[in-house]
Amino acid sequence: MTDVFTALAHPVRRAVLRRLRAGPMSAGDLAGAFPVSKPTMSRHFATLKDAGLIQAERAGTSIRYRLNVTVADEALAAVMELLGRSVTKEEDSR
Amino acid sequence: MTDVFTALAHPVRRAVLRRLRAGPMSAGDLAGAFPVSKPTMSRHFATLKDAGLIQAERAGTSIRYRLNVTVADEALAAVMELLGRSVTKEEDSR
DNA sequence: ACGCTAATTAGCAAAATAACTAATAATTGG
DNA sequence: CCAATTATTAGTTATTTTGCTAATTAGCGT
Repeated sequence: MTDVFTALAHPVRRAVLRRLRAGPMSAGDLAGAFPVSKPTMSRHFATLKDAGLIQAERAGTSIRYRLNVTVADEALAAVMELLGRSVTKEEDSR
Repeated sequence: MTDVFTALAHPVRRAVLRRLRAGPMSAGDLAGAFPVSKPTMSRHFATLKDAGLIQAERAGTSIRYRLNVTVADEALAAVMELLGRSVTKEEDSR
């Protein structure tokens, strides 16, 4: 189980998360958007998945990744607490 | 300029930030709170300082570190945006 | 200036991370 | 079943990170 913070430490992985905010995306399409090899991207996906930040789902021959909103929420809460903000559970986004 | 996310990736550095939320603290006292050598702690401080997350101020023979609230805010905003929250500038902590 | 305390920098070894190419698994279509 | 496509795992290499001990710098009090 990779640490969420470790997963957030790499710029490519953060960019993947930003892409996935717009909706699920296949591993191939996602990989095509970055100037690194597919195996390298595959490992980045594994790190993100291991941290629980994304979820994988097979769709035919390809695999779709989606942002795991639950863990993303927890990660955000962790950072807020770390940096000294109170985490108000209600009226989240306003 | 070390990346803020890189600085957040190590558990000891995160613990240092949590401690500093309570107020400034000397390098020595801070180092004494963790089971690693002082030189190692000194490097962690340098990483945090390099990322702009903490500030150093000499106080006689010792050095006091304090949380840099400004950058901490920016870091939090970055994470919020990364994970898909809108960053509302007003009514910050409520 | 000298000694004492506090902290950092130097220098080194071990471990983790990131990247590549080549090889392997999974699935669909003919 | 075979071939094509998609993605991952294997295996290797280079770089970065972490942590130690030893040495150095900085300030204070005498």
